[in-house]
Amino acid sequence: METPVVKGLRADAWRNRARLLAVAEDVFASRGPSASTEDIAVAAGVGIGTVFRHFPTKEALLEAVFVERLQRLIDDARQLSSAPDAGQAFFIFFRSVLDQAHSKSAIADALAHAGIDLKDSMAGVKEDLNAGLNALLVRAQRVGAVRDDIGIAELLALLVGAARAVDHAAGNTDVEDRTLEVILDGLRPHSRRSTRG
Amino acid sequence: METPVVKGLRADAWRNRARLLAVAEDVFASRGPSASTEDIAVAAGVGIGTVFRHFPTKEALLEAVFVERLQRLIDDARQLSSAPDAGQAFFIFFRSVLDQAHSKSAIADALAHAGIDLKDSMAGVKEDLNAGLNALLVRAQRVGAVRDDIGIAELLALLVGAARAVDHAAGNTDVEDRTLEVILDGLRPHSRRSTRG
Amino acid sequence: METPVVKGLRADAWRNRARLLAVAEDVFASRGPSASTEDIAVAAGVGIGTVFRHFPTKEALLEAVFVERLQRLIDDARQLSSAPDAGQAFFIFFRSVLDQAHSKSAIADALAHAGIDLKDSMAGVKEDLNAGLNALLVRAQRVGAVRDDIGIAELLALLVGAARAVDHAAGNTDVEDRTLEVILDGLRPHSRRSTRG
Amino acid sequence: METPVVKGLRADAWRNRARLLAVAEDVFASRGPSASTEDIAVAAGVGIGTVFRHFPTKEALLEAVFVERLQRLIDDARQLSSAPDAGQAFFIFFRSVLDQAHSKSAIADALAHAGIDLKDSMAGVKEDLNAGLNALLVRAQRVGAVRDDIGIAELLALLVGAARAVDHAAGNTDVEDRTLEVILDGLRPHSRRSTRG
DNA sequence: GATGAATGAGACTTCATTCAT
DNA sequence: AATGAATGAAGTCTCATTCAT
Repeated sequence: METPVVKGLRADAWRNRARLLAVAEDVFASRGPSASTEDIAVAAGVGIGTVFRHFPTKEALLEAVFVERLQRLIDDARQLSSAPDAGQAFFIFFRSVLDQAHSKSAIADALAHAGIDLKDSMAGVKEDLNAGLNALLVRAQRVGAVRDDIGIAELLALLVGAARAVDHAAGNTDVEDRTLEVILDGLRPHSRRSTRG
Repeated sequence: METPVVKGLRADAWRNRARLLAVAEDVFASRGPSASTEDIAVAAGVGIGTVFRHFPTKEALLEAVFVERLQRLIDDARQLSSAPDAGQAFFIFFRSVLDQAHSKSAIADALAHAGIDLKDSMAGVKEDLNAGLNALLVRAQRVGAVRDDIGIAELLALLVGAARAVDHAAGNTDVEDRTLEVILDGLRPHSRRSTRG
Repeated sequence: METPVVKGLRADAWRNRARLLAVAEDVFASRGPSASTEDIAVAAGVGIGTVFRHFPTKEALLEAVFVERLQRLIDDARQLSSAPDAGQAFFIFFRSVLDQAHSKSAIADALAHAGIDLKDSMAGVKEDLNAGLNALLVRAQRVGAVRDDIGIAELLALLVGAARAVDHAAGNTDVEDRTLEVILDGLRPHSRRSTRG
Repeated sequence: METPVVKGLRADAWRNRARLLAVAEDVFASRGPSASTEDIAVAAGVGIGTVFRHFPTKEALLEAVFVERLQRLIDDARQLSSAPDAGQAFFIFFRSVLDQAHSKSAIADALAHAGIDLKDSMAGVKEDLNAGLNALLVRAQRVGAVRDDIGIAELLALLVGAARAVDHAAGNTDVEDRTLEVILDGLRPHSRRSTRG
C-alpha cells in the first residue's frame, strides 16, 4: 500500500503526492470541499504549483481523496469477507466505516460520489466497492444476520445516511451510539433485534 | 400562512421576498448552497440589488431558506400531533419529511443547521421544532409504536441521516422505499417490526 | 435667512429641504463626503426619494452643503467688515472660520471647492466670498494689521490650510491654539508679532 | 533605498511591488483615495489579482503608499539633521516636504494618517518621523531660528496645513510661494522675520 | 410631494489555474 | 520537479439613481 501507485515518479515526487493526499483529506474533512487548494498546499508545506502538478484540477484532487477513502473501505471489506462469523463481520464493517477518523460527512461524501461520478478513476473503485460490499452482505444474509430484502444499493444508501446521522450527533457519543443502533437494528431480520440500551 | 411574515413591507415587496425565497430554495436545492446569489436573482427575474435588499447577506438568505423549510416541518408536526393514532402520526410525519419536494439533502441541511446555528431567527425555530418533534415522539412511544430508548436528539439525527440516505438513492423509488423502511423498522420496538416485502 | 430661497415650494417641502441640508452637513462632516445618501435620508427621517427630489444628484447635495457653509462665512465677513477696529475684525474673522462646529476639514473642503468648482450655484457665492474677504483684508492691511504682500488668493489658501492644520491637531486645544497662532503671526507685519505664550 | 524592503520576494515580484506602489501613489494623488483598485492595476499594467497578492486589502495598499511617502520625508529629515546650519536645515526641510511631486494634499493625507493610524507598519514609521522632526526642530530652536513655543505636534499640524494650503494654490507659483512664506514667517521668532517679497 | 422598493454598474476580494524562474 | 507570482473570471456586496405606489 505504501508503494508508488503511479509509476515513473521520483521518490520525492511520490512522497509529495502521498503527503498531499493525506493533508487534503484532513483539510477537506475539517473545512469542507470548498477549502482552497492554496490552503492545502500550505498545510502540506509545498508550493501551489506542486499540487497542480500532481492533480491537474481541484476536482481531481477531491476525487483522489474520495478514492483513497473508498480504497480503505474496500480493504476493510475484503479482510472481513473471510471472517468466520459472517453476521459479526457485516456489522463490524458497518461500524468501522463510521469510525473513520475526521468528519463522518466526509465519508458520506466519498460514498455518495462513488455511486454518482463515473469518472475514470472512480469506475474501477466502484466495482471493487460493490464487490466487497456484496460479499459481506450476501454472506450475512445467508446466515440470517441481515434481512433479505435489501441489496447493495440500499446498503450504500444506509451507509451514507448513517454517516450523516452520526455526523449530526457529533460530540455526543451516547446519541451517536443510539442513533447507529437504530439503523443496525433496522438491518436485522425481525427476530434478531438487538436488546441493548 | 400566505400572509406577510415581515411586517411593514409593501404588497409588491412582500411578493418579491416570497418569490425570492421560493426560487432560492429551488436553486440551493438543485445546485447546492454554493449557488451564486446572482443566479438566484436571475432565476427570480429581479436585479441583484433586490436580493440584497431583502436578505442583507448570502448567509441571511440561506438561513431564511432553512427557516422556511423548518417552519413547514413544524407545521406538519403540529397538525399530526393531535391525530388519533399516535404511532401512525409519527411514521406519517417521518415519511412526510422526506417527501418534501426538491433535493432531500436540502432538508438534511436545514435540519442539520437547526441544531448548530443559534442565530437569532434560528433560536425560536429550534425550540418550536424540538417541541413539535417531542410531542410526536413521546406520544408514539407512550402507545408503544416507537422504541423507548431514543429522544429528540436521536430522532433528529435519524431524520437527517434518512434524508441523506434517500437522497443517495434518488431516482430509484424502490431503493428509496426499502432504505427508508429499514430505518423505520429500526425505530419500532422489537415486536412490532414491519412485515412488508 | 430662514425664508424659502427656492421659490414655489410648499411649506413642508421647504422644511424638508432645510432639514436635509442641516443633516447632510452633520453627516458629511462626521463621516466624510463618501457617506451614503441613504444614511442622510435616514438621519433626516425622510425617504431616499425625498433627498433626490430636492437635490437631483449627490454632488448637488454636497455642493448645496458647501454653499450653505460659505454663505455663513460670507455673512460673518460682511458683519465684521464694518467693525471699528479693522485689524481686530480680520483676526476675529480668521478665528471664527475655524470655530465653525464639526470637522474643520469640512470647512477646508468647502473653501477649497469655492476656488475650483465653477458650477452654477458656486459662481455667485465665489464672488460674494471674494468681495467679503477682500473688504476685510484690505481694511486690515490699510491700518497696518496685516502684511501687505498677500491678496485674497493667499488668504484663501491660508484659511484652507489653517482649517486642515487645526483639524489635524483635533482634540488637543493647546496644540490647536499654538498652531493657529503661528499662522496668524505669519500674517502680521514684521513689527506686530504676537507676544503670547 | 532601492533594495527590496520585503524580504523573500523574487526579483520580478519585487519589481512589480515597487511599480504598483509608485503607480498607486500617482493614482491616489490625482484621483483621491477612492480611486479603484482596478484602475491602479490597469495603470500598472498588471492583473487585478497581482495587486491583491502584494497588498491583501485596499487599505493595506493605501497604508503602504503612506508609509512610502513618510519614509522619504524621514530620510530627508535625517540627512538634514546633520547640516551645519540648523536653521537653514529646518526651513529647507519644511519646503522640501511641500516640493514632493504629485498632489500636496496626498502628502497631507500621509502626514495626517501618521498621527492617527497606529497600524503595525505605521507604528515604527511614526516614531521615526517624530524622531526626525524632533532633531530638526530642536536644533533650529537652539540656534534661535525657530520660535520656542512649538513642539512636534504643532510642527506636524503646520506641515499638514501648509501642504493643504499650497495644494489649494496649486497652479499659481507666486501664490504658493507667498502662502508658504507666511507660514514660515510665523515659525520664526519675533526678530527674525523674513524680508522677502 | 413623499415614499421606499428596484435597479445594475462597479467596488473589493477570492481562488483555480498557468507559466516563467 | 518544484516554486510561487501572475492572472482574470466570478462572487459578494454597496450605492446613486429611478419609478411605481
